[in-house]
Amino acid sequence: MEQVDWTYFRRGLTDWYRPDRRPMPWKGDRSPYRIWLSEIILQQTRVAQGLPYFERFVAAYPTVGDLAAAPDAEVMKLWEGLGYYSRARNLLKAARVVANEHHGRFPDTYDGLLALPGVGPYTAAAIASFAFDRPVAVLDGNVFRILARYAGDATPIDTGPGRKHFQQLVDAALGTAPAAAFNQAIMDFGALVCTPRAADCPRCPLADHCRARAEGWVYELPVKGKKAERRDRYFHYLVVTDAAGRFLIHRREDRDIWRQLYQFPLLEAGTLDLRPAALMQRDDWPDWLPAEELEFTGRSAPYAHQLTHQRIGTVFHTAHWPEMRDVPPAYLRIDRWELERYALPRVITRYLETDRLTLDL
DNA sequence: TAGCCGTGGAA
DNA sequence: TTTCCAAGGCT
Repeated sequence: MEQVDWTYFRRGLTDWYRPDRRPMPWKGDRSPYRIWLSEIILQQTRVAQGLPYFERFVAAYPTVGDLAAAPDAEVMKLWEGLGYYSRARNLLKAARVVANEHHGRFPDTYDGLLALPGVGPYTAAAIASFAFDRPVAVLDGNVFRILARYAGDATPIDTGPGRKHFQQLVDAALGTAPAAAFNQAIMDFGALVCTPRAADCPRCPLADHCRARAEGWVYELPVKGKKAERRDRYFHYLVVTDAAGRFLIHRREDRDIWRQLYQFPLLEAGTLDLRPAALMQRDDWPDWLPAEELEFTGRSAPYAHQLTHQRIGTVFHTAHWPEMRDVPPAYLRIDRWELERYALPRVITRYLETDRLTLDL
């Protein structure tokens, strides 16, 4: 088998690239803070989904020092709805490291950046090249796909050795080219031409040397192993209000989804088909919640919430507890309008927005 | 290392 | 309806 022609690859990509093909507010920006912020927001996230969040964060926190000084809950609220909330927690941690341990300046090397919480190999390479012109190539989902196809390489991308292999390929592809432009070009190319499902091979400048194209493997590449099993879970939220119409919420702290987000009292069961009478008899019914003082008033239609590896069916049971007392300190009693100030999982904000048809009790 | 962590859009 | 997956990182 003949050698892969990286010179052709590099030139084709460079000639194809035009910054304005895919305009983004942070493109061409040299500010490490804004580049870092955009890269964290865009991890596993589409540009269209992340863009409004970027605008809001920059407006709320113009500098890394502003962000570092922000309260945790405020940052979580601003991140609400974007998912992968560990990114928000690490964002704040990293901002405080930069502000307090680096005098407000971002590290200007790959290794220095890599040491920040939430900054992995991809993000470190992105910031190092875009902000500091360091000669490092990014390896993201686009790069895996493009290289696997161009080289006709069926090495699985989701293993340690696989990542190492593709890192070597992208290093060879970059060569001594200017890294910032190369990295921007290869990611734009992956988003606009060499796309996962409908690649624009007829207009691809690399098609003549693309092995996947020649061998009819475009959509078999890249190769991924193990597809995750999906787990089904069933959540029953107790939407309890007192005589003044105040709600009971608490913050999730477990090693589970939605850590540091707020929710109503929750019972997790093996089915969605449970009435209040059945819920009250369960072992995990909160002992501080006196069933005899509660008046259940409604049950929402089920909400289906799809996560990457979990499917969560959710029902909201509304109940009155006129004289709330002896509530554990972890629980807050808040007015309806105050609810807006807390970061909530999407399934709960959807419930609050739609409050869909109530089923029979 | 493998499993886990959200959400929304497209097909 | 289901599946895939999008500028990944942590444990």
